[in-house]
Amino acid sequence: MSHFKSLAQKVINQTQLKQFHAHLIQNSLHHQNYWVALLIHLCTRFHAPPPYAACIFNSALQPNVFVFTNMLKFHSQRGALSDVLALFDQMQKLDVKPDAFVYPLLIKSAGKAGISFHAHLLKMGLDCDKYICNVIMDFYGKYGHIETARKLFDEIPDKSVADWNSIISGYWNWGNELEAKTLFDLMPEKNVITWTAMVTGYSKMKDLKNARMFFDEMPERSVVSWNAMISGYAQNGFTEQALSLFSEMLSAGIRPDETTWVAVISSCSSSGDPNLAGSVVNMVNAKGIRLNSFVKTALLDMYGKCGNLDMARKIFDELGVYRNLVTWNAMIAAYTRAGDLASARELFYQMPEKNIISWNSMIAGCQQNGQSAMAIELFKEMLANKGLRPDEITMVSVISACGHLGALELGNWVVEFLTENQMKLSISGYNSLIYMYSKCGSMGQAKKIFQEMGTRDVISYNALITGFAAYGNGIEAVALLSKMKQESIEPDRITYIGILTACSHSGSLEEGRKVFESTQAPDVDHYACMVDLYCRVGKLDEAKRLIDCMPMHPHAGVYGSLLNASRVHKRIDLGEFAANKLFELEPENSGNYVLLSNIYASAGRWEDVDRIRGLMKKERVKKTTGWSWVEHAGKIHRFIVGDHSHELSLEIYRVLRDIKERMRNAGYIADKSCVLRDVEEEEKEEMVGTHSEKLAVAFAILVSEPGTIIRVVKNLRVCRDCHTAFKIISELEGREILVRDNNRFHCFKDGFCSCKDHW
DNA sequence: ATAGGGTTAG
Repeated sequence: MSHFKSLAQKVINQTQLKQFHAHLIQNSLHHQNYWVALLIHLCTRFHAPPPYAACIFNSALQPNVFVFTNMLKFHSQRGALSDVLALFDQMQKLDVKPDAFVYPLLIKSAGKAGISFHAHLLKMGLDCDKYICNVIMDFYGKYGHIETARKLFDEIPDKSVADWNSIISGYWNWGNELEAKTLFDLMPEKNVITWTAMVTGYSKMKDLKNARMFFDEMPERSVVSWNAMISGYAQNGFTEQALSLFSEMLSAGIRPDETTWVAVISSCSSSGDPNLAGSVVNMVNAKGIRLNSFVKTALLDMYGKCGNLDMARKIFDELGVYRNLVTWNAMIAAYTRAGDLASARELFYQMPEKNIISWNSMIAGCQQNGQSAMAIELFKEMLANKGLRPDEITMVSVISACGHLGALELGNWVVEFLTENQMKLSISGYNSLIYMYSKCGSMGQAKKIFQEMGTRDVISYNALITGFAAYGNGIEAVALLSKMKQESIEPDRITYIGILTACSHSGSLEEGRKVFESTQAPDVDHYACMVDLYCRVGKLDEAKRLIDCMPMHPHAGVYGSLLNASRVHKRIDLGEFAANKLFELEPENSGNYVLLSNIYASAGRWEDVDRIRGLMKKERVKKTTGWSWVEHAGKIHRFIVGDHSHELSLEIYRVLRDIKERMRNAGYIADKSCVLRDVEEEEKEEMVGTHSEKLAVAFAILVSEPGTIIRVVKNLRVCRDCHTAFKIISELEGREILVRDNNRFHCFKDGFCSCKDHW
């Protein structure tokens, strides 16, 4: 007997557990309740697979209350409520009387699923037991009503330290700092658990100062106390403090456990530093630490955040049945972060259950990878899925998706949804609204949200400034720059890009030059804005001079501005210079070849036009596909050049023919048919077909109410041809047409366009 | 036996 007992004590992992089990079978001891209970206890400690534990359980001939209790513990630790309840059922059927040891387990497991055993226990007269009473109170503090917990607490005649600790944790759970602190001060005797609960409580309130104060003042510390403080730092983004406290812990001679490693690993993940991650992995390997599923999931996440998808997936596959919801979510996030939406979606639809984080990861993942329409589809799918409510994080992604698509209708619906569901927004929520309205060209609404906000940050300002910049409203943008300085919010590089873009779009040379000179350490994008500004006001030689003295390598955007301006001002020399640079930097971009060829064409240099065309063929330049889209009745309708695939295609072309006819009648010369390119004309002039933005506008004319603003988004630059067409259409139709391209708005009204581009 | 620490989404 004592021989086996000492063997049992030496078991430290699953392999040794199996050896010990085999040893018992050899000696035919594996039917005895004592050993069965002990084996199940070891299964719990070493996270053995449930079928293995069940097999041990079933070898008991007549399981007694100890066997049942340990098996309940096993299932309870796994959080398998249905198994816990089934076992409790079996227990009653076999007439094994549950004792006071069983109930706390039941209450805890059921509590997580929101089931209360209180009534049942009252009936059994067990509510007087001090342990059961404590667990019931704890249950109410965690999952039910803290007031009920308090009532029970007040009725306890001689309160134990555990009772005090339960009620204090309960208050922290509900964020009631005041009551938690009051009870802490009233407590006659405190132990290490009380102090640790205070550290965790303050950490959860993001009050790391007080958390650390309690940590420093506690009379004794356990490994749990250290973990609480390190995790507190880790969860609030204080990576350095977490790691330095960890090394302090090591110097204090405290042995880190798995939870310590989870906190340390997650700290390194948020830093995203592969070197730091590597050194942690080395440490973990060197110490030969047993890795439970929490540690493995934390490692998975760390690899995902450092861009090592293969290692992340390897851990995911190895975890097998030990994967939980968090593991799945971490893996999905790793894929979306790497831009692999296909793999992310595959896992998303495979996972056994989803929570709000799963949905948010997927929705935000789509949005960040340019799949805004898919993000919105997923959001609708989520709403159809009863039982899960979106939260602010969901809404921020969806609102941003609306902004990206210019889907104002949908955006307004989302805002209504927020009010109806009484969802409170934080700064980032408001910021996403400003971004959305700015991207939809509703600067009035964007400004209104901005003004309604109690506190604003640099992102709020940037969103609004970028909006005004796209609109070409330099005055408002520059005014916001001084306003933010008044509010002592420090502008960042994005702010300056916005201001310079606004100056460029509004042609404010002097203002822009002043802003550029005041920019601290301007980077390549700031130079690009300034070059663009010189180009737009026609000072091409100054633009070239600025390019020549840039302290860094110019990117394609810089030469792009110059090339475009060279075409407008018919400067062959600068056009050739810019185009040659661009052919090196982005040889696949067809637009550059077309622009240069147009410059030659306008100068009548036809042999050069042919040369460029030949170059395009030789370089096998792909045509850049530009999409245009327009929102109608909650749907996004997409068009590509020469598109005939839309269900209303015939009517769309009829609208265009109709407009063309009216143009002729109104005396416009429909040269090259700026509204419609017929199939015959396409063939004749080697054209691909009618521009996508014209199709989108025609669709909008067809389906929307007369007099309403037409909003179209184009993912490339709006060309001169369309520009002319939309001016005329706005006059003929008596409608406002708002086209958003790459980075700016063209607002057509009564035959004019708001933007000051020269063509 | 009851009370304290853990991984995921913006």
